[in-house]
Amino acid sequence: MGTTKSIKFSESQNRKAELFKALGHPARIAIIEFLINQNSCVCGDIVEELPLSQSTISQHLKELKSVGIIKGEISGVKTCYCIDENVWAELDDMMKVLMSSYSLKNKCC
Amino acid sequence: MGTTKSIKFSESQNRKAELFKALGHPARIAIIEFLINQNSCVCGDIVEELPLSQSTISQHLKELKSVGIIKGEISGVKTCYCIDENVWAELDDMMKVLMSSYSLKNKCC
DNA sequence: TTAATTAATCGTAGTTTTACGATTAATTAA
DNA sequence: TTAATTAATCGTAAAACTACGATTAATTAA
Repeated sequence: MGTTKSIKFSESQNRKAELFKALGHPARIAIIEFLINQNSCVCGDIVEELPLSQSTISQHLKELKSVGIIKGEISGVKTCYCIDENVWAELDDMMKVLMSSYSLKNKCC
Repeated sequence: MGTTKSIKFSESQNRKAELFKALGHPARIAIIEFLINQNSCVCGDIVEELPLSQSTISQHLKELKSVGIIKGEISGVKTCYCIDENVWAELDDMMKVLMSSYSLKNKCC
């Protein structure tokens, strides 16, 4: 009600949300798991594997790339996608901090 | 085209995506951080703290609750929200498994 | 009882997401 | 050069998300 709120969303909160959001779709989880578990990082192989069209998968790849979780490298007529180790480490750290900041003493119901 | 794809999104992939998606908004990150860092779990205090209307925050709380991350308990005229320790543990475990399944040997670009 | 407080829900407008087929651009092969 | 392959982009329809004010329901206080 017209009262000035004491916080705005911080950069850190926005970054966390952005990373989580990028992971918030089963197709993108499937892409990440594919990149981790398969030997391939070729775009066409991902398209082959997932039950979605090429253009849709391309869109999902773009979204993962835009937040930095994966990076792509054109190699001839094909494109290779890999997890970005630095952003992966950022995500790992972010989760560790978030997870460990909760303790059962916060529990009130 | 018309080829049967070899995987569908698994339950596990859908659950991961659902949890990440719920965390994929700065307001919901702010809510979680509030519940962790403040002594309060009262709905009204969250509304007081965030730069969004009461109805919008109620919507965000509902979304976090629907995937199980938080739980609510009505106490008189107020409602108390807390992180659900079991789902928090599920999330923690999920992240540990996902994070550790990646190693630099996956790196190809 | 009546009034006040709290939070959920309703209705809705505007935006974003997701999906697809079609097209385009770039590279490689014939 | 021409044809084939690969993946990005365009255009678009349908669905989901986000935000808000208004209303409702439930409880507590007067």
